Amino acid sequence: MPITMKDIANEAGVSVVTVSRALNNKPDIEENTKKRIISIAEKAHYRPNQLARSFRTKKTNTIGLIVPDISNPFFSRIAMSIEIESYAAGYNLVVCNTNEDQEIEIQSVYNLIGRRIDGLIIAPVQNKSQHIVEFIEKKIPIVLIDRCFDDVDTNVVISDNKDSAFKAMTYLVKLGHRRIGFVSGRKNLSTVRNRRSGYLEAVQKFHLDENQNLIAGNSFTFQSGYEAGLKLLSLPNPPTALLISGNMITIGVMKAILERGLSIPKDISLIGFIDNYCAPYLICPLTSISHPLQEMGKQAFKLLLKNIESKKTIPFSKVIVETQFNIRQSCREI
Amino acid sequence: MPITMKDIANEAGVSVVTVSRALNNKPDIEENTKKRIISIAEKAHYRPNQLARSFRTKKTNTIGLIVPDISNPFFSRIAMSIEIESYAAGYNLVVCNTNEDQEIEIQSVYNLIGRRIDGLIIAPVQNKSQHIVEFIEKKIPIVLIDRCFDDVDTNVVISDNKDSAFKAMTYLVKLGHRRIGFVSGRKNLSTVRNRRSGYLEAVQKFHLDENQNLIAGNSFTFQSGYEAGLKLLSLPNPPTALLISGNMITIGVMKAILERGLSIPKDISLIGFIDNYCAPYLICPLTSISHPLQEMGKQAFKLLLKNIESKKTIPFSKVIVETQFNIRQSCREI
DNA sequence: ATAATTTATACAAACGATTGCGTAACCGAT
DNA sequence: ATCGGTTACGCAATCGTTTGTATAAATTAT
Repeated sequence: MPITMKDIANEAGVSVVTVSRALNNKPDIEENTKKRIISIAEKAHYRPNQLARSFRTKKTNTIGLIVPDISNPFFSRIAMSIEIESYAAGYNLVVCNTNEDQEIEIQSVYNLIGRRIDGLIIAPVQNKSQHIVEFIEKKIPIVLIDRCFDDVDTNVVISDNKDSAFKAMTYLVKLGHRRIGFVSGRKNLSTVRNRRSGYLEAVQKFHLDENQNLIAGNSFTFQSGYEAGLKLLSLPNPPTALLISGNMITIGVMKAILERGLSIPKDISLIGFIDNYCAPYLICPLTSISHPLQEMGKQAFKLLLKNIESKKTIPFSKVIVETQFNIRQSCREI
Repeated sequence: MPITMKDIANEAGVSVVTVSRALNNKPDIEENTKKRIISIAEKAHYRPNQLARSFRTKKTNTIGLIVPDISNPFFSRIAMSIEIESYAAGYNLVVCNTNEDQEIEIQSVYNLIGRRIDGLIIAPVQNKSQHIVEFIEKKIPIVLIDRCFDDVDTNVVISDNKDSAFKAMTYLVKLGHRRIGFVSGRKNLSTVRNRRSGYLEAVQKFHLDENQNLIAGNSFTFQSGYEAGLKLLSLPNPPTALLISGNMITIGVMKAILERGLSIPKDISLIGFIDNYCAPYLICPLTSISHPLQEMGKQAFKLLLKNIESKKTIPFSKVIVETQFNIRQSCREI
């Protein structure tokens, strides 16, 4: 059995209250007593039972992080940033991986509520939002990251997906491309919807080739990118350029292109929404749209902490971070 | 204030004990009472206070995961695997990022002890081991992953670093290379020591060029790989091939090579210990040694769970997983 | 009909910390 | 010598749940 305050108290010949005072820098205790108790506690490798403490104080100093895929560099770098911030602030991080599965997300949210986390940062799956609403109603601080709901008002840290997609399209149009494909991630995500909307706006504005078949894909997996790539390349009149909405799928598309014996950017130009330290070192260094991931994590945690520490509920914030457009070598003039 | 069992009990006109029985599928309760209570609890969105429960039962259903860098694909994929396994087994995962900082690791371990986690999986920084020993002495289940101590006996899941390095060297030697450089990660890590030892064994056995300057680098960062690459390339008699001991540093070395205007494998051959889904799609598809990361995470968790669930302490296990040697295009015959 | 057994429930203690309140001992001032 | 104030501590309640034991009611056996 672990050592408790009682053990320390017995050893020191004082009450547990005095031990508590000594260990928590509370007033009403003599300096010598305090030193003696601290010394005894250290010698005994006493580790305060945080469960008991949290239970009593109703403060766990733990926050939850729910993401779809912690192995995706996009989320793992956000996670790292959040972990670093939270460590510095004295918080622990419980990480849940949903694998884009709505049921797992719901269970995770309920589970974290049960664990009485002080706050939650979540990149939601975005089929249902009822569990998120319940969270908000319980007045537990929450910050949505990367993905947000149209119909749920709360704190969010997102990026300018629509603008960045539009800018990327403008760049391609300037290079002379008129038939541009869009490789989509899962369609009901706010990020994907916004990128698609930027894509479509450009198609309209620049009077580009408009064709439902130029849009492919509905998931963020490598395999899905590969299949979408094959589909687009097999079109009777294939696109001369692609805008690709995600990390893994970009590499999947590359696989398809290489398998067909085509080369980038000679046969097809590519712009990817990709956050990976390898992007500049790929077969063809990729022109890409990347996110300030560290910044996003930092902002999300700061916002969450502000909400946790505030006594009264504060108005929701919406933080929009700017993506970066990195011109490399995967787009050519035609 | 959250709803408690007491609230449910009042509503149902029973005692909290009966509520507890109903909600935990315990015997000694009438079917109708049970259904009534469950229905009331659901309607009220009752979420059992896990703190109170854990506090009482001394079981948190939480495990700790301490890694140096959660944004490194090597660890993020292990983390994902562990998270998936632990979710399936009803456990939560508290993730701590040490950034290879020994002090942070020590504080994290003490913190997790305080939180009364049921077990710990850790890829240690490996300067000190005293805190790990304290953990083991407290008889809390622990599994070291990827990195192990010579002088601390406990559960480990590691890979065959020495053999795989030796095999890679053999491959290079067969291609005719005699002057092979080794780009090292941090030297006091068991993984790096073992890879280096495989490297040196090959140097001895095949009577290769032996020169202290052929070994460079002492950290896992991109920057460190870049600098080590520059250093090796600047040698009066530079190596014709490199064995690179890590994810980020491999890309760092590539940057150095490209910056010098050299090409792979024409001017220099490369084999990297790299776990990244991009490896096949790099400027030169990399011949690499990769780890069965999912398997490692799975094995680590299974081992941990076995220890957690066992009533008596069980003997320590040592799991050695096999790395994979992926021949691609970054090595040429000379 | 009575005793023995089973069933369904409640009571109360316990887990380990924190916190409001009470108090003995000591202090200096009158 | 008495008083008011301060200092340094302890007492006891409390947080929400689980669990061993007690008990009233219902059922079965004799």
